[in-house]
Amino acid sequence: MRLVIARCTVDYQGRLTAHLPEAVRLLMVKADGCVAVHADGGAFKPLNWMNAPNTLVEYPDRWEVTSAKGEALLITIHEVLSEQRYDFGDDPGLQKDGVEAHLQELLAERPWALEDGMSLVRREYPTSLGPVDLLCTDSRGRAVAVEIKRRGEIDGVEQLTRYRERLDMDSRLAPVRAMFVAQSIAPQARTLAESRGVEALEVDYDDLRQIESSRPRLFDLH
Amino acid sequence: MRLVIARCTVDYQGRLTAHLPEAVRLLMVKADGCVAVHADGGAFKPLNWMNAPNTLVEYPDRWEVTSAKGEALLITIHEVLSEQRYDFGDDPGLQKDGVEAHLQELLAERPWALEDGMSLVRREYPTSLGPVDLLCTDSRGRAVAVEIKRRGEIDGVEQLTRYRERLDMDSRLAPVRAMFVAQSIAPQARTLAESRGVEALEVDYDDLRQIESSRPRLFDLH
DNA sequence: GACTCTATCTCGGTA
DNA sequence: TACCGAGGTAGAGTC
Repeated sequence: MRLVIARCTVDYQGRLTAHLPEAVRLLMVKADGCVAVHADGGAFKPLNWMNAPNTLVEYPDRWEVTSAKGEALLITIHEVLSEQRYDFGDDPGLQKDGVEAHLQELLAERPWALEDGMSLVRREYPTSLGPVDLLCTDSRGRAVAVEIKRRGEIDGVEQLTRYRERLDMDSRLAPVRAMFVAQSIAPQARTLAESRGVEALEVDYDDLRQIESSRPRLFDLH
Repeated sequence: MRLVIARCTVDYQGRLTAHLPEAVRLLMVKADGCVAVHADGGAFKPLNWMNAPNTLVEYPDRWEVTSAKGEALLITIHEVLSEQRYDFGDDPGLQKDGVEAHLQELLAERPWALEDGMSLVRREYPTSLGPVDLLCTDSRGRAVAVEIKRRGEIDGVEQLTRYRERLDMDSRLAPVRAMFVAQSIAPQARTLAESRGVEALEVDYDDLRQIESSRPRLFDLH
């Protein structure tokens, strides 16, 4: 990690064209070679950056960072105010919990939590417009397309409607039920779901974990 | 700007739950109060962060950053390796060029680039669901709703479909044609467009600039 | 404040 | 590699 504080001017040409007038900024060069130009505000996003892999060529008065894709970042350095290097070593990386994937996993193992008698056909069931999160069958053997979101918004209902449309083209599945499942469902999404004949269901993440899984463990390790 | 290099452990609880095992990282605190935890790699995005406004309380062995929305970032500091503060002063901000707005501008001045005989009614034509990028009329006088993207994906087709639905409610405009225009259009977006009766058109930014504008200049400055 | 939409989106998974 | 979807999306603009 290399941290340089400098009065600089920055120009980027690549996916767009951007210019930064002269000011004091932080130049951050990470071990993987990526370069970021930070102002002292405006949240965590840098003003300008160049991802790895790239080539950084340093001159006394400027840095030229170029990538194979034809992007170029030119940092004109008017004055260096501070410079620092540090070796961090490897980072063990971020562990996340509570995202959509976990919710999908929980429901795939407990389809009866959605409705009595529900059973799983397949996770990520493919259609020509993308995969349905879960394809299930209800107690009467009717196909049910399930779309899972952390937060249920209008986009998700649109997505599920598209999938149902495609699945209904398959005579072995039609007519397909559609079930929109989320930890919380926005009022607008609920309204749209209703008008589309899509069932909307809120589930609680912690409650779900209490419900018996289809793969019970002898020793429930915590 | 405050830059601290420290061996630390990080826990975030809020929109999700995340944990970072002990390692050396950069802690960046900006003048607006936002806090970011950077590893020495992985592009410009921090591993963890907390946006302003928030409250940072420092103890000898840990930082507690909390927000009004109930998010909490706990940074346990095992060892401080370096600390630095610097006052940057104001930043004049970024100037951008070549984003979607420019593509829209180019097409608004050259609607015939979309189709022979096309003419512009209005940019950002309002509907109750948001503005349509361009409303045009074709050579037969039929209304055409145009949605412009840099990259055409499935969401954009949905967006345009919603607008057309609204515009079709206006008897002076109906039936409205829908035209999805982008520098590149994803296969799935094309599939959806087709099934929705939406025309899909790829345009080249540089070619467009070559086409005569409706506001020709006497002196074409470069 | 709520809603909408863009983004050099980033990032991860998958065919 | 390209494509596709999620994101603690963030951030800007509008109403």
